[in-house]
Amino acid sequence: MRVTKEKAAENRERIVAAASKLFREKGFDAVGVDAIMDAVGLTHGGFYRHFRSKDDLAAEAVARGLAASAERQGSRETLPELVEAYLSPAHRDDVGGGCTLAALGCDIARQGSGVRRGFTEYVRAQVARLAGLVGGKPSAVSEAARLQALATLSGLVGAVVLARAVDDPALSDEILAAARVAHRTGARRT
Amino acid sequence: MRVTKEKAAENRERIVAAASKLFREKGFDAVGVDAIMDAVGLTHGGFYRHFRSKDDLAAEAVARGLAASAERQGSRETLPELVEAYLSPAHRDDVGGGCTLAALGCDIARQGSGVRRGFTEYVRAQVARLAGLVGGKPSAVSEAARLQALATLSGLVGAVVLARAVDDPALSDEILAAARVAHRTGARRT
DNA sequence: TGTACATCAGTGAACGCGCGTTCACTGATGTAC
DNA sequence: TGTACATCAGTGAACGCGCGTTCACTGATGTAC
Repeated sequence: MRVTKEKAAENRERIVAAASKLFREKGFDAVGVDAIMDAVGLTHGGFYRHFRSKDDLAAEAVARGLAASAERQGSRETLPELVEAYLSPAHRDDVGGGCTLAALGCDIARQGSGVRRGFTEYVRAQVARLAGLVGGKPSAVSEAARLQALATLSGLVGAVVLARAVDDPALSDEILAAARVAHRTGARRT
Repeated sequence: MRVTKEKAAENRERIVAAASKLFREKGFDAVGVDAIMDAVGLTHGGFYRHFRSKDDLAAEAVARGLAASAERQGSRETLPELVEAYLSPAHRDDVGGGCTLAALGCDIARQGSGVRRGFTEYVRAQVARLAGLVGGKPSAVSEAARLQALATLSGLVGAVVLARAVDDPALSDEILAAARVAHRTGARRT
């Protein structure tokens, strides 16, 4: 039965949101169209009224996840605050709601150009923002600050990936703690 | 037709090696049993004379990949040498032959206990080795050296993951260079 | 405003395909005598 | 050593299943008059 245009638009949004969460949790290939539609409370046949293919949805879902991350990071005022939140056990344990880089980073290298382009833009934006937090005013971001921002981003993402992959909770906590120490106050490290 | 025991054992080895490479290149779900057997020059039916299931092979292939990495890292005498090799464009571009952490890190968190246990052991071993290189004598590895080793490992893995996921070769090179600087290899950028 | 019709979001069955796995079979290897 | 038989790695067809996608259909929404 037909639904109102507003309801249809809302359903589309919910499909993207559910897909974004499920893809991060289980990976692209492990989540089927029917699982996504089930999560939204619809049947799988209606999927193609909203998207041309599952790949189309994947590109949109990744973009959505990155936009959500960007917004979340944007609300962190200082570098220590951002680092602390990113390297928290809560973030490690929230795969479906957490950073897309950490959840799907390895898989993104294998995705199509649409997904990768959006991803690259996000990395660029995050690096610019981090460089601003690291190096002082955004208007005068030095090359050194930019390099440090890239290294910090790598360190954060790598720590969460490892902390999630490892089997032992104590080692996992230790990985996060080590990264917190290494990136504390941003300006210096050994 | 039957083959010699030696040939059968060799074929088994080649299946594991091919799977290890293909899984790293394309991910677990994207590589079928027939693709693996094709790569070895056999037909898919014979697969189950060697392995109980595809999952069994996956666990063994990951273990193999980690063992190869451990051996490779073990041949690096100093930390700068190790860092330089790990963060080289050559390593970034060799997904199938490169580090299993960087290629499958995100996926490993979603794998079974067999895969994850082997992975955890590998991380532990690498951290111990890195801590030795970082902190001086292996016999007196301080907690600080251990934390720094964990942070270095995170930084290396994260940098390669990001460098591979990003669409723009220049940004990719920059990510590797930034990580090299951050981890003090002393090497000049070219 | 009310009425008649067109639209289309959603349903659920069905399709084709590829996957992991099984199986009867082959024939060279391995072994018992 | 040679012969006869058993073993089993590898073959290729087949199975069941789940996936992405399609489609005829439903019926409430949207719209033209």
